[in-house]
Amino acid sequence: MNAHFANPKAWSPGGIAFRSEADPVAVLSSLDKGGQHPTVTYAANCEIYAQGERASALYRLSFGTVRLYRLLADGRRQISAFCVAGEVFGFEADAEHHFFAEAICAAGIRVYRKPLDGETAALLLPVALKALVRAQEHLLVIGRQSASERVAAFLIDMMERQGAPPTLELAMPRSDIADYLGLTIETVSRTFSKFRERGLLRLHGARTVEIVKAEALRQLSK
Amino acid sequence: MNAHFANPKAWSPGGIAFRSEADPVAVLSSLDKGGQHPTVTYAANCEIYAQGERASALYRLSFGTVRLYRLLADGRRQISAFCVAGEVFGFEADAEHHFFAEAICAAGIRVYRKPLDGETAALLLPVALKALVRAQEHLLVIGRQSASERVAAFLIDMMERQGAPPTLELAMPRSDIADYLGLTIETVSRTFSKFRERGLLRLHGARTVEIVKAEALRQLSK
DNA sequence: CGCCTCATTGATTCTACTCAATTCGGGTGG
DNA sequence: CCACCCGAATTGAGTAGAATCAATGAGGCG
Repeated sequence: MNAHFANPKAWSPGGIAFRSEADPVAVLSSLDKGGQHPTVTYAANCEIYAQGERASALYRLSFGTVRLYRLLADGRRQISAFCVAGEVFGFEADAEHHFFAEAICAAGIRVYRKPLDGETAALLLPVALKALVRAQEHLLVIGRQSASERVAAFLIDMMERQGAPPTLELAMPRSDIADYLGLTIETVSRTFSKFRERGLLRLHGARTVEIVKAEALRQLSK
Repeated sequence: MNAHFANPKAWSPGGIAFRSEADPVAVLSSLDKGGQHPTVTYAANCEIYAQGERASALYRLSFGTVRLYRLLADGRRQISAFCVAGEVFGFEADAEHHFFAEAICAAGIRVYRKPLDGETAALLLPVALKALVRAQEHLLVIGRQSASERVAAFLIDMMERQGAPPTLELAMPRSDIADYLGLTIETVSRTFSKFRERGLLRLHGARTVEIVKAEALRQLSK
């Protein structure tokens, strides 16, 4: 897709940084080269891999939504990311998965079991760096923002990742939002209600959110 | 140093994952190849780079400690990581720095301004993946653990990164610990005091911590 | 020695959590 | 088509834990 990536020099014509957007499609192409790869369909709440399992594949989401999370011994859960169509996940720093991955709703996933060659590894770097920036930004949200700010940040993020439509389909239940934001489901629910009362959004069913005042939400989340 | 890295195939002899530890020394060697690179000494609290600046170098810490952080508009701060000697930082997903980097105490830093070639990029991937795992683990601490658990996790982490000595020198003030853990300095201080009263540690000056019951702290942090 | 910053401790407030009771909405079967 | 069911979501009341505000204490440096 993005020919820019075919030539490693194109990454950093003048500096150390990668000018291009992290491009999972390029990684896909690289992985696809010379072989077929299965597309697996997972039903809602199916586990894709578990913490501690041997990491032996990369995954690219064709459709659906996936949650990546970690657990404490007593069951407390932190969702570190939601993956949507087009995104690549499953890369790890060593031979083991450090997280759980589960389909939130029905999801089509292409699985790449080939060993990682140097070229693909290099293509993967921008994807990993993008994930790193995301995780670090999420740290700021969770570490330093109030419940309202967190929920606003979540809604804005989801909106932008879906191409900023006026009405937004959330694939995940409140419990996932809560575990993503470091809150409880009650606090998430109350915050949605507060936003509704303030006219910032309308709810058409619990998971269909019409964003009425995106700018106000964006301001809140900063 | 680590010849393992000289051959890209060695990364993943059988699977998709990187078997080796992320090895900044290998990255350093790769960067060093065919050129001199300046070592700069920064005084305490000096800025190394700022958010929004053009990312044009990689940095490797020879000695000292560095904080990487992000700010909200009103000044709230989240420290996403502390870097110690040997670690590489400053890689970004695009042409801009997304974070601030500051020396906490006097720090020697080797700066690599060379454009990133494919080989170095590939070597950098394990380092980036390690940073990603760290950030995601930190999300769990901040999102789902109590103040005591967070401080315990911080102490155990610092201890292990310094080679698990009985007495631990903290380079950073309470305000940095607080901004790293998503707490206030008062809460951090009270938690240290509580641990002292419980006999888990002794304080020899505010930044010198003798870990008395490491196992109890480790248990707390899980 | 004295100053200034950093750290500790105390009193109080407030946000988000916990526990509990409804209500809503999507799916199923009569 | 409607009634019912069940999990998910909402709402309410009370509480706990960390933040805030304020005062005091300790260490390092000129």
